[in-house]
Amino acid sequence: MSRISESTVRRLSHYYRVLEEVAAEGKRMISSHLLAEREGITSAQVRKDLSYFGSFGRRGLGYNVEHLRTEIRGILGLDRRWRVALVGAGHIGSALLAYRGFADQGFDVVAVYDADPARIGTTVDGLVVQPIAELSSAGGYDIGVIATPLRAAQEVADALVAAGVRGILNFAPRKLRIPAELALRTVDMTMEFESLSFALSKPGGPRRRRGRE
Amino acid sequence: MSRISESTVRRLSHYYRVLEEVAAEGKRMISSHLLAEREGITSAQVRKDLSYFGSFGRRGLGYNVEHLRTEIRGILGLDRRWRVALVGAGHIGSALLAYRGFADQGFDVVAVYDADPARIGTTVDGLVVQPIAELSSAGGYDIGVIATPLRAAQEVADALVAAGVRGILNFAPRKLRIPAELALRTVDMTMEFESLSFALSKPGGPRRRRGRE
DNA sequence: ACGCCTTTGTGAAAACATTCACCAGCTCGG
DNA sequence: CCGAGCTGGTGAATGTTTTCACAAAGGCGT
Repeated sequence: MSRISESTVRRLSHYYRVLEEVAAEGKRMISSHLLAEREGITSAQVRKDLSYFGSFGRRGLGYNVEHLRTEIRGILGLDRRWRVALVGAGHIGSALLAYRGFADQGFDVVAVYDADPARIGTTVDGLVVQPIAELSSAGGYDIGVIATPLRAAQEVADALVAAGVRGILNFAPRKLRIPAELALRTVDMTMEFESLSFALSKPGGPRRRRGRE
Repeated sequence: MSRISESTVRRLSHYYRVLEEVAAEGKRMISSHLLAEREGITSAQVRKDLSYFGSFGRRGLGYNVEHLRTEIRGILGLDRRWRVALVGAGHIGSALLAYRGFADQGFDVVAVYDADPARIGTTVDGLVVQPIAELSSAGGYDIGVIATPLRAAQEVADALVAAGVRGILNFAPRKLRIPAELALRTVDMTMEFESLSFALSKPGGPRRRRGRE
């Protein structure tokens, strides 16, 4: 197994979601063609993506929904639970906490930190907000989520690294500097808006393209 | 000018952000190398991205910060204002409204809709929440933002299309079907978590790759 | 004016990702 | 058992994006 592209991983997430739907509909098998149709991609892409990890289908039949779901769950690492520390109990942080979908996928937010003295000690969604200085490796966190204002982001990232997280999900619109052995994903909503703005500004209007969408 | 890739547009957003910082620091000129350094990409990438739109630099000197900023603003369509309709006044919707950064870039949320009768008529960040049935082309919206629960997303998308928006920003983790002449961007936080999970599960730990990050 | 240093813009090459096209394996009906 | 009809896996071809590498252009000191 050489190197898996980020695009492939993102599509696996999508397949996983589709498989949940399909399972709920009571289907036992699904073909790469049907799986692709729901995503607006080609069936060859689906088969190629899956082939990086093994042979999960049966020729003439397609993929067993339950089996493929289990396989993808394993590939994505969703067959275990992840301890998540959330930093920033503002609007975005609260929204994340309130969304139960993450816990369903194995992501347990087990601690919340904030810099604002007014928020420390308050309870958000069952968790007591702690000062950022309390952040330490004692928490045993796998993943840190940065939902702070822009100016605090790098500092918080450093603190999370020091606390031993292995991955960071960053909602601040800034490039963070962290050691290469950590994983970093950034969700930049401003960028999404600007990407839309660009698409709408172009003469002739938007045309669907092949990138992530 | 052939076709601009989504990656290039996303990087332009980044450059724009960096230019703001650099301008605030009082610098007049910046080289592609310096611009690249802050993003963790190569200087050739920066020059190539910009070259799709023109020649904005001066050999031996680099780019004039103010000038390049103005150019990128024009390219991204940030030199005008966009009327945005927000659907869903829950956690994510409120978080978006509270974040003033969007208005700064020209995105004005001018109306809020929700399906929940309990929320209709309440005021969120100065806007009165209206029932989704009121959504119509009379609003003159350019962009619609979907911040509803998953199950309502497609229905809301249809309503936004009917109301004449030209672009949709979707926060629901589902593929939406909309006419090809509209632009669609999806922010799927579950996918970001899963992508992290995958990276952390791989034997040998994560290694920085060339994709988006 | 000249040489030296810096930096852009850009073809060409390399790396990477997607699609094509076809073989192989499976079911089903007869 | 055989043929028809699907469907997965995969090497090869195609398409796209990134990186390389270098000519051209500008500033500066002398």
